Amino acid sequence: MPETARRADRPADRSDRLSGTRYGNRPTMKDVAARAGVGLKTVSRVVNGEPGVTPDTERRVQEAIEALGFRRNDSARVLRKGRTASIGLVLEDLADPFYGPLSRAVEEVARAHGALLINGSSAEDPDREQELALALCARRVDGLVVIPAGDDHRYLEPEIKAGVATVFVDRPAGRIDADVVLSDNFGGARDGVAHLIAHGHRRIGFIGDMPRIHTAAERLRGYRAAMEDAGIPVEDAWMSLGVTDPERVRRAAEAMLSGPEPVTAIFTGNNRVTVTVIRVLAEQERPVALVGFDDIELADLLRPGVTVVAQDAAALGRTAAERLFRQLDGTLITPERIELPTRLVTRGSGELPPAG
Amino acid sequence: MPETARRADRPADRSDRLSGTRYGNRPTMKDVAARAGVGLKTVSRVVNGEPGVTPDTERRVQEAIEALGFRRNDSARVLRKGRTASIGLVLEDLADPFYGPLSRAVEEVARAHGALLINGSSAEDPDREQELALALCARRVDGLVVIPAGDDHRYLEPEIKAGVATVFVDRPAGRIDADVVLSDNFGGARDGVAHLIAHGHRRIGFIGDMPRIHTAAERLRGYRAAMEDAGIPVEDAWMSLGVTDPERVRRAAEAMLSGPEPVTAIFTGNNRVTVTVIRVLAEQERPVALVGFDDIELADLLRPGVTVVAQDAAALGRTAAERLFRQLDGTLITPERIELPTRLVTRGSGELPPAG
DNA sequence: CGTGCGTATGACAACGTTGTCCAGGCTCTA
DNA sequence: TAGAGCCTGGACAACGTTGTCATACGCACG
Repeated sequence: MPETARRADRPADRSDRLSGTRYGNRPTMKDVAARAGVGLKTVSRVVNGEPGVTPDTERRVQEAIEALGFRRNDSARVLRKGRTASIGLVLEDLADPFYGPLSRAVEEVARAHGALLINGSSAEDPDREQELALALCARRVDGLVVIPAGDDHRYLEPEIKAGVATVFVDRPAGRIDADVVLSDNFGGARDGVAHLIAHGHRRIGFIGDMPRIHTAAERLRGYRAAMEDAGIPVEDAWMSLGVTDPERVRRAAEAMLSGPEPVTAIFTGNNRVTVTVIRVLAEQERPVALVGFDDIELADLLRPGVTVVAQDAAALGRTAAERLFRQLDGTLITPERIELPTRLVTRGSGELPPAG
Repeated sequence: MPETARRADRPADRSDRLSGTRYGNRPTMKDVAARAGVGLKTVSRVVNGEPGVTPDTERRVQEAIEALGFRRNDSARVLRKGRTASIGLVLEDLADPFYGPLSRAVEEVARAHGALLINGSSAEDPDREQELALALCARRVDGLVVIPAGDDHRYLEPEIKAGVATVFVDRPAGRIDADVVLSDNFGGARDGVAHLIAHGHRRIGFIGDMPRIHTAAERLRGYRAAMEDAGIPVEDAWMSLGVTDPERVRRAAEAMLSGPEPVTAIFTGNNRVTVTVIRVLAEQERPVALVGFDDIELADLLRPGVTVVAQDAAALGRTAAERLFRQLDGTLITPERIELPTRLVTRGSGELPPAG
């Protein structure tokens, strides 16, 4: 028999299969076993480095593996073993620079635990977040790191009960009890605004996202707290909420800066808003102070440098991932809420005195 | 009650599930079938929306699914069907802002095709790239988008032969024939340098990565070509290759800018280098022109604005992913090399006249 | 020489899903 | 009313791997 039959079984119905959707007929352990003249289980032992195989047998098996280009099918393995050694990451937008380091940190930890990372973006859409998270669960990821877009995560209850480790990052989970890793949004914003007040500002604007987003609400709360601590009543005209697209941020900023009593400083609620406001301020004649939440690249090179309340995105990701694996170890049981501190980075824009 | 079979055919173990935190013991179609009082295959039909199920039966099945919190096990499905509806992305560094949009674009296309994206970073390490790519193949991803770190990809030959669709992005594959999507690194760099020459510069520095990296080599080639076209002999002191960490880039730039005949302009080979050089130039007394490869955020807000040769990262990712799925469709057969054009974005720094 | 023991190997049954195929029960027509 | 067709629904065998258990062998010992 010169023809080394790929699969001795029934070659006929394999090639006749109408749905040509199979992987291009890959060799299996059975094929390797046949070629090496050993049993199926022996191949499995060699592939997994289990003991109890003669060096000579092992060599024959290795040769067969090499010759056939065999690669273990992890789907079958997962089915049999129950664990996938992969974790899922549901994030909001891969292109947002804030999530790059976070995502990378999660991957780093996953890798250290021998796990792969499967991820996808929710694009800030709660339905899509759910769809994605459940798809990952259907893949039987061992755990899930979620940056929530929605505010109701009860849909994950059966999964968590079934043993899927789950950690929420950046924003808390909605209506379920779960591990959460956050930045100290409230404290960070309060400190940032207090910094402006300390430099003599009283009329301070706030531009941020919709308060239904937890981080946005917390930062707004921090703003209010700082103002109240200083005994400054906040006027409605100083606040713009739920505005993130550049054009509307621009209009909001310009509105605050015009009129008889314009603000002398602005606190921005996230990196995208900050960038737009920088553009607006660059066009203003008199200097306006600025403190932004989230660090932005090159902030130190602008004139003036941009003072920010910086989050440690990598630490968020790392902490979350580590908690995830501790859940999987069984080391962790009680859900906790962890808040990581923020850091005020002064670069000039936040230290400008009030003008006008 | 003695511990008998883990999963009795009775729906009795439902209560067990509710009370105890049984690990990884999820309900299966069999459980759903038992609870709904129907056959296994009927559940499968309902779950997959196949026709041939009475509305009444369907309702019963749905109720059982709901009650048990059943979620189809895609590992088993994959094993049976042969396709995983997932693709792998091997990139270099998730935290590099250049890869954010690229990665996002790939995910977008994957999503449009109903596929999940599994990814990981090679951290510029060829061994890690291989390890990662093969791990993804073991997961039986349908296809692979690879941003190469190494320059020998023969290890993927068995996989490609077995039907794993493969596309390389940003850098070409090494020693195998495969689809490649690149930016026009040569042309872009040549145009960028020519732009500086057109503004009167003759002593132009080049700071880039190691020439063993394809993109770096091409950009260097573009630099040389532009100089040669203008009849300017390049001096060794003008070139710094293989330098990317900030400290050494800084020293390289400072070296070029000192001495009796300093360069009057610098062309930088990638975004990380550009950022560092901007910092150095900000400290210089006389203005030095700068054109950088890769766009950087806020480049327009600096004084002067930074002129760059911009790549369309999203287009790279999109094109690659689309080719991947066309390979999977069977629409594509012959490997091709696609080069996407770059775009010179003038913002000021590249239009400075020579000083000194 | 029989017994016991340890070691290498293989047979076989899961894992949870889907494709195939067949069995009833129904409707429709001649 | 019988036969032909349709619609439902279910039994069963894969898919490729790993855990369990049995076998065959070599060897030392009584």
